[in-house]
Amino acid sequence: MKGGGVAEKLAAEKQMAEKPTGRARGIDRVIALMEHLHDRRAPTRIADIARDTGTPRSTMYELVNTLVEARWLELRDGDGTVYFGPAMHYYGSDYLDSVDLIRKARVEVAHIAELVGETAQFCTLDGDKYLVVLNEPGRRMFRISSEIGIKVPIPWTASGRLLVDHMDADEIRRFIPADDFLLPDGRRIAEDEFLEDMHRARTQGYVRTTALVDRFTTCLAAPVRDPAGRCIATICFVVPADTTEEAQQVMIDTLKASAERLSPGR
Amino acid sequence: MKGGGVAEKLAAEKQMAEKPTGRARGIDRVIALMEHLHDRRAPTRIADIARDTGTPRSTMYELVNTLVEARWLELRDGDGTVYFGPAMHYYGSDYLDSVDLIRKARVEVAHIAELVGETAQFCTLDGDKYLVVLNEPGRRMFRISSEIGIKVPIPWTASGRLLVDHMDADEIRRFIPADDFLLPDGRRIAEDEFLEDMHRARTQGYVRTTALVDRFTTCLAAPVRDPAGRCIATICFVVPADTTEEAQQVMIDTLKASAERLSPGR
DNA sequence: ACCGTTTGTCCGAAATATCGGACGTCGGTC
DNA sequence: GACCGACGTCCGATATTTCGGACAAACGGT
Repeated sequence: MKGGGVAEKLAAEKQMAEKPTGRARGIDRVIALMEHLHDRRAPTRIADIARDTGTPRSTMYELVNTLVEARWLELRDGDGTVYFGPAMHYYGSDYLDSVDLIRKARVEVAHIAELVGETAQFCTLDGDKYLVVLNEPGRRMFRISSEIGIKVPIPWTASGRLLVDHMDADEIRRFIPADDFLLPDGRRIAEDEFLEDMHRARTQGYVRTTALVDRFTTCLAAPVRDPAGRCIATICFVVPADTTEEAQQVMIDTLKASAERLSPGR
Repeated sequence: MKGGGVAEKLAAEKQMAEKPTGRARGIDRVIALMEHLHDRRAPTRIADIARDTGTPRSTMYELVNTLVEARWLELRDGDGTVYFGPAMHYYGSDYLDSVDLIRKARVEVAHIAELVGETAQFCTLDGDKYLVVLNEPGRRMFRISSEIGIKVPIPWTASGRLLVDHMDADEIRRFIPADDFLLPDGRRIAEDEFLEDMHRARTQGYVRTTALVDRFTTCLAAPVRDPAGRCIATICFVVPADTTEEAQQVMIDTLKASAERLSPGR
């Protein structure tokens, strides 16, 4: 995977920008380490992490030992790789339970995923990127690995069209980086097409996209709105593109009902 | 809450044991901070965390700022309290997805919780304590807060009777601290009673306990076994004690089927 | 069996992160 | 309006942690 190269470059830049000297605090090293594991999304050898984050090898070994002891990390497979440990799960669960909307969304997402049997998600914005917060795989396990916490350009997603629907054309142009309209396969999404999607979505109360980031996938999304009517999150299904129109209509109704229940102050 | 006093004492002891001097690495301070938040399980003021973990105030402010920037922590309520941030959720999800058994268990737990409408859990041992790894609240939201990652004495739980069922009486006496047979309300569980529960559980393939840690709660649990037949985890329901015997039988069958599907190598 | 590569540990030096304490603010109380 | 306690920031000194490099062991390809 060539992603490592990008991460490496970024880490090097960051290091340059923040600290002219190579020396850094342990805690900053640890943060870089965890972010790197999250980007790679796979057990990784300690020496590789050290290289890719620009951390001295001896320092990385020292830190990893400390973190393994605290169960923040786990040694995997006996082949010298490390990955996240159970403590992260405990702390993450505490976070989920502490945020009212997310706690409610968990119930909804689990419910509709089970009901319909397809993968359901709960998504928000993080800065100018789209983010999956909750992911409940459907029965068919259509997409295997979760993409929780991975930032994605807004135009690549159905939900993105809802999450910015309080902005006018100008605001959106300023808000979304121009490059984000470029799909992974090289196609470019026309801005007025995006705006049109957005307006239709607002009147219809849901949005559907097909073959956007993935040729065989359709996304259906409904908006969770705050009392002022602003879309603060979405709940959505990720389904095969050849799903019947009838089935999709059922899903849309399901999503609308769930989104309504999640919208605060109603 | 008097829990703070205990935590404080423990932190002080740990500090004494490890470092005669008050000085410590940032990473160790951070670990103590996160563990403290997990124990308290509530947004906490920075000064309180500093006091309870034995960390100098100025150091704690410095660290919290760093962690907030990394989204490991979040400032809450505008009243100067901090709690876990979204990054913990992302890393925790990566952990769940990386462990085969847990990934499968998530599907099962979600499925049976939805099917039956009651709270379902997936549990293991951590050292000589019982631990809830997954918790899916049922429709009635019987118990509100999750107890994920909280260690509980083995004898207090239904699952505990399964998780040690490969040991003989002597091994168990050595393994489980004597104090752990003392329930929160002061009653003591007789050892032979515990052993009897355990044997009955093994022949029946499930275990039921009522009013153990909580007067109005019944727990139903079934064992997940490795190819050697050893119980490596349990899947269970937490239900009101007045649930009809008929309904409980349905749940037991559900649990057994799920546990069987989760047992590796079949 | 040989040799180049990688892994994990250890050590001393010195750059620096932690610490203690002082300081200004803010809010509530008498 | 004066007092008190808590909050958050800032600063200089020094105890400590990071870092680089050396080393032995394990690995793996030829």
